[in-house]
Amino acid sequence: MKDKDVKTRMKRGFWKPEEDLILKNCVETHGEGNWATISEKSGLMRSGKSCRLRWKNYLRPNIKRGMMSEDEKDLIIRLHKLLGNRWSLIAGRLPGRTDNEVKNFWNTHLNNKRSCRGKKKHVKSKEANTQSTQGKMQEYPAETVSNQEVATKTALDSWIEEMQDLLSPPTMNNMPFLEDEPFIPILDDIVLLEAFTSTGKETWNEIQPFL
DNA sequence: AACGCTATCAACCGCTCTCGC
DNA sequence: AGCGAGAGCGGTTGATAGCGT
Repeated sequence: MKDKDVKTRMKRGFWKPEEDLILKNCVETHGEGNWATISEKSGLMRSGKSCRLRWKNYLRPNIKRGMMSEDEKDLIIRLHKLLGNRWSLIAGRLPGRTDNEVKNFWNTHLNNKRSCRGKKKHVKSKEANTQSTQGKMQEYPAETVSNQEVATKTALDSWIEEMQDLLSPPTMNNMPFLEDEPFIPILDDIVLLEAFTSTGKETWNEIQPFL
């Protein structure tokens, strides 16, 4: 059968609870990753891609749903500053959050380009609202931030600054590939950093000797 | 109440990457 | 080394809930 035929026969659109249940059972039986097999054996008439997406974003254990906390928002903003649109990497630093969720959150809450989408004309009272939401990306209005949050942000700010310094040491200036992929060499360092901070080493001076 | 518009988010599409042959 | 298949990723679309007029 031609690929096109297979494609057109595949079911699309929103998943029903019973489909979720079937998919969950199939993943338990065949293992996560064998999406072609799961697609075929489940009888759901869903593509492997569709099964994978549904599992990864909604059915996987330990998925966290609902509103992003202030800390999560803050982390997304800062990691985006560091990593760009590397949604899977950013999501990897947010336990229970998926790349799709992070991406959607960024596009709807934090990305000011998003507001230009569509055929907009009428910009009325909602504009102020929209702009205040977009403003989160740029700054933190003092009146909405507690002392504890300020302390956290300050610590994160210095962490980010330290990481950014790492991106441009003089010895790296002659490495052209870093202009396109400036973060790759330090991704493992980020992982290490998280490991250290989880064991109580929280300041840059404590961590730096190990890097 | 009805309509129009916006915001949100689940899902799809197409491209790239990885791996086995 | 080259090719094909499958998996993964980021960008985009489309449905719809909710709000304002």
